[in-house]
Amino acid sequence: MRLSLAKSDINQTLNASALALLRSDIIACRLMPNERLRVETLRERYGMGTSPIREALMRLEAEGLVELEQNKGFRVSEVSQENLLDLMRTRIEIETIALCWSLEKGGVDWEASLLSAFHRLSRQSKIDSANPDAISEAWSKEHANFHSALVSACGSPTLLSIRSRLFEQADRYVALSIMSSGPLRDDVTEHKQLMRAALNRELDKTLELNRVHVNRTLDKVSASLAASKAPADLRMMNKKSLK
Amino acid sequence: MRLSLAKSDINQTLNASALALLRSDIIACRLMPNERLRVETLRERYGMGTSPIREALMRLEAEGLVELEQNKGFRVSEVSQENLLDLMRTRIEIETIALCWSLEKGGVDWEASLLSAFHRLSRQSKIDSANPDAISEAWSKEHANFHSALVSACGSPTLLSIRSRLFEQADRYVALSIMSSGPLRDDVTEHKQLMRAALNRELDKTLELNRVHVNRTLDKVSASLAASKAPADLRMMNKKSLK
DNA sequence: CGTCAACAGATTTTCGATAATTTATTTGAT
DNA sequence: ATCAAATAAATTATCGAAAATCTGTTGACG
Repeated sequence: MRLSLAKSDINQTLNASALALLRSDIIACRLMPNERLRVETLRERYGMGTSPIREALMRLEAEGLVELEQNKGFRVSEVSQENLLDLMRTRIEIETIALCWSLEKGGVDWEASLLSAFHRLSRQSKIDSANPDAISEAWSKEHANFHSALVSACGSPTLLSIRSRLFEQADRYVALSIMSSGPLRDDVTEHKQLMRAALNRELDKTLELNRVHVNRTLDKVSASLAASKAPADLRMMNKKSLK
Repeated sequence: MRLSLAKSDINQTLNASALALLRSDIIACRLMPNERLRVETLRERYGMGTSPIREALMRLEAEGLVELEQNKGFRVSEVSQENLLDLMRTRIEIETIALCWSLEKGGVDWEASLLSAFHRLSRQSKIDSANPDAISEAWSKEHANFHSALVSACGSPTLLSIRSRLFEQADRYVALSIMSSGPLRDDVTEHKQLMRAALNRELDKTLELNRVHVNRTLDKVSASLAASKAPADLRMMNKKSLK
C-alpha cells in the first residue's frame, strides 16, 4: 500500500514527513502493536530512502512508540495491561499537576480557548462515515485539542510535553479498543462538566472529574484489550497442545 | 579532537555508541549549550559516517538535549533561567509522586539497594584529580544512581523514565555551573538525611527534604547561570554599539 | 546609496550501494 | 534420527557520494 503525502507535508523535509506519517500510523494502529517495521517495507510504503525512515524511527523510539533491538530492527511497541495501567495512572498524576497550575494561572485567553475547543469538539462527529470501524481522525484531533486546552495555561512547557506524550500513547490504546468496541460513550456531557468545573476554578471537582474521565477510558480499553488478547492466548494453547 | 570509544561500546552498533557519546558530551557540556552540531565535525570527532550520527541526534532531539531546525541542522539545546526553573519545578513534582509510591511499595530489596547506593556515593570523591574544573564522572554517576534508587520501587516504568530524563537535563545545568562555581557543597549529609527519612517511611519529611535538596541546587545553578550570562550580554551590547 | 538578483560556497538532507549481522537451510558426522 | 557446523538468504547498519537547501557576496540597476 502506497500512501500519498498529506498536504501539510509540502515544504517539509522527508524526515519530518516520515516522522509524522509513522507516528500517526502507529497511534491509529494502522501499524499494529508489536508489528515488525522492516526498513524496506516502510521505504515502499512511504516512498523514500532509508535515512529519513531510520531517523524517524529513532525519534519514535525515544517517544516510546517504537522499540529497537540491536541488529534486529524496529518494532511497534507492544501493548499490555500492565503498560496500560501504568500509563493511565501516570497520566492522571501528571494532569493533576498541570490542571492545578492551569486553573491557578489561566486568564481570559485560556478561558476563551477552552470554550472554543469544547465547542469544536462537541460539533464533531465521533465516527467517520467513510470508515465506520475507526474513530474519526477529526474527532480524535479535536479531543486531543480539548484536553490540551484544559492544561495549556499551566506555564510549564516541560510538563506539557510530558503530558502530550502520555496522551498520545493512551490514544493508541483507544484506537486499538475501538476496533472491537460496543456502544460509543457520551463524552460530550463528561467534557462539558470538566470544562465547567475548570472555568469555575473548582479545583478539587475538576481533578476528580478528570480522574474519573481517564479511569473510565482505562476500564473500557482494558476490557477490550483483555477480550482481544484472550482468544489469542487460547489459540497459542491449542497450538502447543497439538504438538 | 578525536575521542576513543569507551570499553562499554564494544559490540554495540555505531548508532548506540554515537548516542551514548553525544549524550554524555552534551550533559557534561563538552558540547556547549547552543553550539552548532555540524555533521561533518561530529563525523571527525567520533570517527563514523553520517547515518549513525544523524540518527543519534534525532533521538536526542526527542529527549530535549538537541534541537533541530529544518534544513539548518542541529544545535545543542539552549539554556535559560526560564527553562531551568521550569525543569526543576517539574522535577520536584515528578519526584514527589515517585517518592510517594516508592515509600509505599518499597520492600527490603529496595532498602538494601538504597543503602548500597548511598554508601557508594559517600565514598566517591566529587572532584577528579585529573580534571579539577569539572565534577568527576564517577561521582556524577553515583549521584544519579542514589536518586534513582530512592524512587526505584515506585512501580511505574513510565514515571521512572520521565524522571530520569528530567534528571539528565538538570545534570547538564549542574555541569555548566560547576565550571564557574565556588565552594563545593556538602551533599553527603543532605543525602544521608534523605535516605534516613525514606527508610523510616516518613513521607512528608522525605518530600520536604527532596524539595529543599532540589531547590538548593536550583539556587546555586541559577546564580551561576546569571553570573555567566551577564558578561556575555554586555559583550553583545558592546558589539552592537561598536557597529 | 540602497535594493535586489544571480551566483558561489558551505551545509544539510537524501539516496542507493556495500558491509556486517542475524536467521533459515542444508549438509555431514555420530 | 539428532545435533552441530557450514552455507545461503534475508535484513539491518553503515558509508560516501549526489541532490537540495541555505548563506553570504558580488555586481547591476533604480
